[in-house]
Amino acid sequence: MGEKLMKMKKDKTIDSSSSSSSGDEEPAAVVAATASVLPKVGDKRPYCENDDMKPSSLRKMDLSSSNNKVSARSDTGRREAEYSMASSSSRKEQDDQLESAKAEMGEVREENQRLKMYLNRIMKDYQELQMQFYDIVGQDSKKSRAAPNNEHQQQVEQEEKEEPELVSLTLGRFLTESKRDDKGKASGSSTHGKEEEIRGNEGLSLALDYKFEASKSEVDDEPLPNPSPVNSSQEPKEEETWPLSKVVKTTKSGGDDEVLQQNPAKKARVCVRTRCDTPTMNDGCQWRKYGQKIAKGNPCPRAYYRCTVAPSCPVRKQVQRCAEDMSILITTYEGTHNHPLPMSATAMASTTCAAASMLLSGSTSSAGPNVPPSTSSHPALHGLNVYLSDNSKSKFYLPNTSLSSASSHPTITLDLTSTPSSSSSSFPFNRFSSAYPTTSRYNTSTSLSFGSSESNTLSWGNGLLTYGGSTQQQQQQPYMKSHIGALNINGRVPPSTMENSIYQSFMQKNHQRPAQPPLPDTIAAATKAITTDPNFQSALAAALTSIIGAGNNGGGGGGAESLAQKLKWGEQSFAVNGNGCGSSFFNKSPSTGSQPGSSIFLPPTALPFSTPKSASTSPSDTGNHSS
DNA sequence: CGGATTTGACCCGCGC
DNA sequence: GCGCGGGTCAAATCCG
Repeated sequence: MGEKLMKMKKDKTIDSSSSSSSGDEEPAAVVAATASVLPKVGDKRPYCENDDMKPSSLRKMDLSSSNNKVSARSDTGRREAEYSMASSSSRKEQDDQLESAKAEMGEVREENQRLKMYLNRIMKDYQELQMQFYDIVGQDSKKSRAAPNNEHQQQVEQEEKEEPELVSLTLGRFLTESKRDDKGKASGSSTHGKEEEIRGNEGLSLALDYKFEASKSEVDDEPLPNPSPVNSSQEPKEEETWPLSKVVKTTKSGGDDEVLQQNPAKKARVCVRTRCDTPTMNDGCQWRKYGQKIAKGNPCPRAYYRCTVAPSCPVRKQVQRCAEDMSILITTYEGTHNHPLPMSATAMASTTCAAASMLLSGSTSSAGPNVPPSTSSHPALHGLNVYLSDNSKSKFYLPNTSLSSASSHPTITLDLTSTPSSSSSSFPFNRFSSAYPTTSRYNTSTSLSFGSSESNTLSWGNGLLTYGGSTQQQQQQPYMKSHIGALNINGRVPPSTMENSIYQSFMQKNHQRPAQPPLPDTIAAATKAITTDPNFQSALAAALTSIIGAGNNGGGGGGAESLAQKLKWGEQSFAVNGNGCGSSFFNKSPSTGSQPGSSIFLPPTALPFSTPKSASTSPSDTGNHSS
């Protein structure tokens, strides 16, 4: 099917775009990579699927028939004349059809070319913007460097050079500043200045971490602790962030010891609160339960799971029902997958990864003492209630995060159980959110086929990465709504999706099509966001990340080829890290090109949240209900 | 029968 | 040092 799809895509790249101006009535349309979706799309777009198929089939017929004629003609001239006279009318008709088919194909090709051009321009624009942004950030960081260690400086600079596109880095940097100031005042020494510098790049740490994982895991298959830096130069940072001497002790020594891996530093944890009827949240990963305990203060037992996708994967999660509201499932993730993730697991991985990066970067704290954590502007978490609960130092500890009360782990909580904060209104694409009723958002009883072939759209709504195939689905899972359809790897760009997408903004901005009335507000907002809001880049990063995944999923053939090539540089990090962290998307500069080791597939397939049907994931957690 | 789950024991960190 | 609680281990058990 994939091949078939790729074939189709090649031809369809065009028609999807050509029709993009006429199909606004199909909101969530689907980008996708699946044949099952295509007919649906085609139905609504007369110029697409069905009509598009016509020409080729017609041509086939015509060609065969004309061949016959040729052979007939070669028999005898008389016969030929006879034949010609007898079938002249039908032949003419067929010729006409052939001509029209050819013409149509030509148009399609042109359209294809145009689309490719658009895509190229978009990519160029995006890269330029990133470069500009990075220049600014780079200058800023250089200024802020106080007597740095040469070695360190070199390393940091090198890292910056190598990863000029690191969105999360800049994010963290920006958002960490106030925190850094505090720390700088507290410490004051040059040594701390250095650490400060590192801290300044904390936003980076995640991606750097990934990068290291990428290279490292190629050498050995060691499990690597999550968002916490692997790079030894970054460890002091962690130590400073969470002054736990023992932690550093364990993480520093070579790392060839499994125990060290299993006993990593007080790693950042990402706690996800969702309303979920199922024992565990379906995050796409495979988990093995290795323990269960009654935690103090909660009658519901806490279950401990270990990732079993790879034997050495250090990732663990804890699952527990909320004491106050049993319908709320609290899932706490710890660690980073050191293996390629199943496609279905990337969504949650992206979200948690972004959260972890935010936590590590201290962006939440940077909001200021008067700003509630929920207003965090981290794009990946935008619209979520985010609680930072590092007990040791967090300014924003919120007691309502039940899991974090006794933990010395810095924990960030993504509260997906409440309405996204109004602050999301500032998000350039937040207009999506209004399209989805909040009343049905947690209807988990309706099983969503996020892993199915139909769910190939991903986009940003409320800043949350979402996978979903149809409007209905997205209505049911509004906390993960997005329409990645925008940048459709398949080359099929559902109109409405286009309009709602990030890329749509780009498209509109750069190449307004006459047939597609631009939305000035949207364009303005998008443009403004692109040029002024660094957060946007992270959002874009995550979106693109997911898009790439979609592309990989679909096989990335045909019309998607150019895109796949252009985006290829983002694959490696996913392939190795598997965590699907949006920030890692920018670990590779476009120039690095394809990495031989890339093997992933980061397709938006599954939504993390309860999908009982979904096979892969967490085994039934009977204990959670047995309280 | 093999893999997953259960569950009591054990280890470790932390606070007193 | 002791107790408490969180987290993990591993033998026993369950299940397909």
